[in-house]
Amino acid sequence: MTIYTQFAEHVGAILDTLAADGAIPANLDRQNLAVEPPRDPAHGDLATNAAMVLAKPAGTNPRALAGLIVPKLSEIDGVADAEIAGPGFINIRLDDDAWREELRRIADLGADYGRSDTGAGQTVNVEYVSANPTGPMHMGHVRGAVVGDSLANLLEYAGHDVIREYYVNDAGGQVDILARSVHLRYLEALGENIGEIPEGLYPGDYLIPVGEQLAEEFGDQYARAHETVWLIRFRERAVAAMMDRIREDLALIGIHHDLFSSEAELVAAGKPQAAEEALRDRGLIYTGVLEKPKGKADEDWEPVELPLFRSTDFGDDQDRPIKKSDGSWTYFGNDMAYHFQKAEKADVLVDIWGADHAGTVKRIKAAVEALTGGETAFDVKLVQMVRLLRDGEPVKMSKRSGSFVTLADVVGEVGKDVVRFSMLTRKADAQMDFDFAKVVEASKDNPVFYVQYAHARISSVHRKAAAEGIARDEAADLGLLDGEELALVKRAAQFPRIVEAAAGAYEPHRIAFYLFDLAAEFHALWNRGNDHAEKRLLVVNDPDLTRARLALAAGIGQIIRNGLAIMGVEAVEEME
RNA sequence: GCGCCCGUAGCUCAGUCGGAUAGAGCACCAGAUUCCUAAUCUGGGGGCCACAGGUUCGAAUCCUGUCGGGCGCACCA
Repeated sequence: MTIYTQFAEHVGAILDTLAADGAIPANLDRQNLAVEPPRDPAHGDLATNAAMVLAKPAGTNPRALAGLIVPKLSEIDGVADAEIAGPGFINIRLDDDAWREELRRIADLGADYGRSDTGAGQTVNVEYVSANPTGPMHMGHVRGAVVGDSLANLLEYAGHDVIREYYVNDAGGQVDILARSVHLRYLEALGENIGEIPEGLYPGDYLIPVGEQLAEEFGDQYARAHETVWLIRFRERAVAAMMDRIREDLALIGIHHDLFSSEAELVAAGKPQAAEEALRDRGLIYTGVLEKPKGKADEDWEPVELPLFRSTDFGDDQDRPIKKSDGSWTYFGNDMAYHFQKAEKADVLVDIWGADHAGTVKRIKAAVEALTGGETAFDVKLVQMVRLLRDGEPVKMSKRSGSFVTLADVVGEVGKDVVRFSMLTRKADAQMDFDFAKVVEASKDNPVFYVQYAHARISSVHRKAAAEGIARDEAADLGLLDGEELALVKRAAQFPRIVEAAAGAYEPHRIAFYLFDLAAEFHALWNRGNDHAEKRLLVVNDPDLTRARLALAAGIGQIIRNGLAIMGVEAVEEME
């Protein structure tokens, strides 16, 4: 419960009273009613549009309706004053003591300040990363990984039960290629000269140890054998090795999934058939021929009859095949079954995908809607590409040659926290640059630094105060805090609201932007001390004042830690 | 040809289920400061929120269209 939801309830109660008195009609639609911080703090602490939204349906004008609400708001405990403004806004100003009380709440609730129950125990499945198990994590995967993991944290913080899931694509043609690539490395480990890795196989060195392991385990028994003999076994071993590697890589940025779901197991368990049956029952599968693609080179195209899902019934521009002409399942065929499976255990599904898969969103949404009868909420969050730069120059990445920038390299260079924070400094669907030089720069235009620095300053002032014999004290007289200091408390008090809004929109980046604003305001307060020594947080000859300011600083530090925890970033005690 | 995402200050970007005078950083201009709570600070200029219609008490935000950019478009994954 935030201050804003509290007052939303107050306003609701007032409207109930007015309705009961016959002053306004009962059952007015309060959908668009909001209690928010006004954009301009000069307007007060809280503002509501209640009178403007309800005036028309109530058959009156906004200012008149506001005139009925305002006196009742003024009576509420902690309200310093309420007034009608502009076209009919009601601005509410709280007593300073209400904000001092909020600062105490931050201290009392600690890591739980900002936690919300809006999720109401609803189970959300967040599927993210799901990189093909054919190699180590590289930078192309990182943004989706961080956005997904932070979103999972955020949703948990907002009261949801969260399942963090990774879909292992171990059934398609690319894992056969992996198996063949590993077989070659296996031969190499047995002492054969394999020469150049042929076009079409994975050339990366990371497969060498996998080949060695297999050579050690099986000797040369598969060296001359036909592919049909070893392919399945090699595929399993290779995928397992890659998944171990991927898990290690993810651990480097603090990511641990609850569940790894195998596409191969899904198929083996007959899930795609089950999904197909469910759709057939609804008449949503038919055999048909796809149209010739337009605007593309199509020399190889020939008409083929395939079982198609009527995704056009759900807004897709084309029906989609669920099986290939050889009878095996398409990626989509498996994927719809996979989402069906996820829906068994969750009320809400969220997928984090790279923007290059945007074209397939509609079909999978169509499938989920069809399979769950619209019962399961489902959203796909698209994450745009990251352009890697070094001092402004693009870093070339080519998966084909095997020379891509790995996650492990980048974490080794700039650290986990910088990687995670940086990935949240843009909204997910906007393209972003990641410049190795800029993300570690110690200056104000680097939000990673700026937020960490604020926390370090807070830690530092507590250390220095302790050295002066002034300890943090819960009984500090917060009455000594001035208006500028209370303004910072007001900013801090918005954190719970930011959490709820960010969780509702699936936008973890909002936490990062909020922390930057909070840090900036804290730094500004700190900087007052440059010109006026008596405005420093630590005033040695005034222990009472210092204790009040330490309490304020501690509250800000707590908010920063809570926000960074959602982002999966450690708060530092001092800068290096 | 079609679909998705995007278009906000010179640049990089925020912008709360539609709300009051559209914000931040960089850059620019003018001051402050040689301090160690300066890993700078204060102030200022700078906007047809791509364009045109529509919805409404109110639109950067929602709808339609146009223009511009990015991504994608067979049974690949």
